Amino acid sequence: MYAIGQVARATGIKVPTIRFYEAEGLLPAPARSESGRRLYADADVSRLSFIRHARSLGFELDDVRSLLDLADHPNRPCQEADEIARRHLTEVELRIAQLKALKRELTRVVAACAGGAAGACKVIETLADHAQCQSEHAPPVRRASRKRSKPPRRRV
Amino acid sequence: MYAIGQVARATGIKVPTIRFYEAEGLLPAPARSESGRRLYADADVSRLSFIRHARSLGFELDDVRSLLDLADHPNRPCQEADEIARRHLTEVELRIAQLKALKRELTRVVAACAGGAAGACKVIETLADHAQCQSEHAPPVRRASRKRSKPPRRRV
DNA sequence: GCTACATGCTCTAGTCACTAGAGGATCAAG
DNA sequence: CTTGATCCTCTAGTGACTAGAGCATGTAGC
Repeated sequence: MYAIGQVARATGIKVPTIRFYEAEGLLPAPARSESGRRLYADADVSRLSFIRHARSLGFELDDVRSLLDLADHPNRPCQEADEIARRHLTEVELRIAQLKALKRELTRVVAACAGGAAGACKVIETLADHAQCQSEHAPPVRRASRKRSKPPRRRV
Repeated sequence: MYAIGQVARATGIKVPTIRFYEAEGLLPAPARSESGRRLYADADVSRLSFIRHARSLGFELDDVRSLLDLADHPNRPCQEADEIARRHLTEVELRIAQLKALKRELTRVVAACAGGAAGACKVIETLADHAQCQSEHAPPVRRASRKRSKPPRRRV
């Protein structure tokens, strides 16, 4: 059995984040020592590694939740996992395309700067006049609002 | 003079967002009608368009603040604007590179799915075992924490 | 046993850039 | 005079954590 700090070092997930995942219901509440400290088993470490890996691939916590659920039920068809991954891939591709458009526009803006006073600055000027843009650029990162209910944080 | 709804339609910025920008100090507090409604001048509309354009190029509000400040002082050297834009461009390029690595890994994961049960699912399996990855992938979007003080919201 | 210091606990609040909604006042058109 | 749109302020919610307060417990060296 490992203390939370050991698990944090083993998985690369910070201590408060591990507690956060527990509160979110991604990780079962672990055993406790007599004094109330969390005690983790190897399965918990594996589960946290899974979460970290999925997060590092950019999956949102709701997706991670679903993927964990599938990993917990090996008999279920893996279609859902496949769909989640494909959908995510599509989003990543879209985001890349948006950022490339953004990069083109920014490159143009930056290249136009001759280094004079702000009054004659092409950067400022371009921002003031959208009509100068060659293309529509990408909106800022905006996450879709989640309507999905998530389990209320347990405060026990 | 325009009502806030007219300005919203003219700029494409939603009404609550305009009020939010005012509270953030990006937009000066406008004149008010006798009944207390906001009344905007053409300069306000231009300023909001500037903000929207900068935001659509992915600049953060603190950057927008600085850029507006420069636009307000045309004598100042435009070096700062140039630096902000270049820094932002670098960040965008980095993000693109990260997302491309992510896309490669996700494509590999998705291609491996043969459509069986979750227990044999390559998607799940890959997530459980980071060692299967060909490369390190991108971390999720994480904004740098801002230490910069921002003017307190005025509640007048 | 004593003293540091690390580590653990819970809880609250902050991040960013908005968005949603409550609960009420005012305006313009018919 | 009514209806519906628009406006006002204020609070709270979003995602995925992070920071910190204030306190309890564990461990290593003396």
